[in-house]
Amino acid sequence: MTKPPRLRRAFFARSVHEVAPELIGAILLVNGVGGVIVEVEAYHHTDPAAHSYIGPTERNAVMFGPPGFAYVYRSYGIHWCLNFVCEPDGSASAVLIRALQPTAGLAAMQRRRGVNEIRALCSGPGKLGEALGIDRSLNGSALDRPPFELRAREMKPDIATGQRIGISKAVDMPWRYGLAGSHFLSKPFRSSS
DNA sequence: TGGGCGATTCGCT
DNA sequence: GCGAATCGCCCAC
Repeated sequence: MTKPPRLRRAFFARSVHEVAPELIGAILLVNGVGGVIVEVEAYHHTDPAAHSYIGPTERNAVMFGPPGFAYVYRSYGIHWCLNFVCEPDGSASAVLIRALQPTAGLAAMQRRRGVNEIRALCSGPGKLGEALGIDRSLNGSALDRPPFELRAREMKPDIATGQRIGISKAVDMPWRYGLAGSHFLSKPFRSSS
């Protein structure tokens, strides 16, 4: 059986609102551990909720670089969250990876997370970061080579959209995308579309 | 240089 | 449902 093609830089060099829904159903592995992307959120540089909105800083510098790289940041001083930088160089837009359906390296994820229930391994950006061993060392890493392995989806899934979670600005923008009906989301979608 | 706050999670009520 | 944990980032002082 042939693997689907790797997602390369050209895939990410488009509008974050095109890329985000197309990531649903794709495979994300870090050192061989991961699964199917079932939930993401889009953050555009003109969006007050985006880290890049205030302009370039030391933390968000990767967002201002070329597409196809990982932007990793610390959330609430506790969790590591993983983003994919999109759009042309300098657009400072990214997709936050919020949830996976775990399929590879289950034992490693269970050990890192300290829980056994599959649904609890990657059902949120912080959990996903812990399960995949994400940390600052991956900030700025290319997504088309190790330790990352990203594979295109093989079929177009049914996509749900809704409001983003945990933000205080631009809360009404429906830029959360998910696999409709998935049991591995961080939270259910109010309605699928 | 310090205070406030955050793209979260978990445990307790 | 609510609040603590926990700390780096950012901006005002």
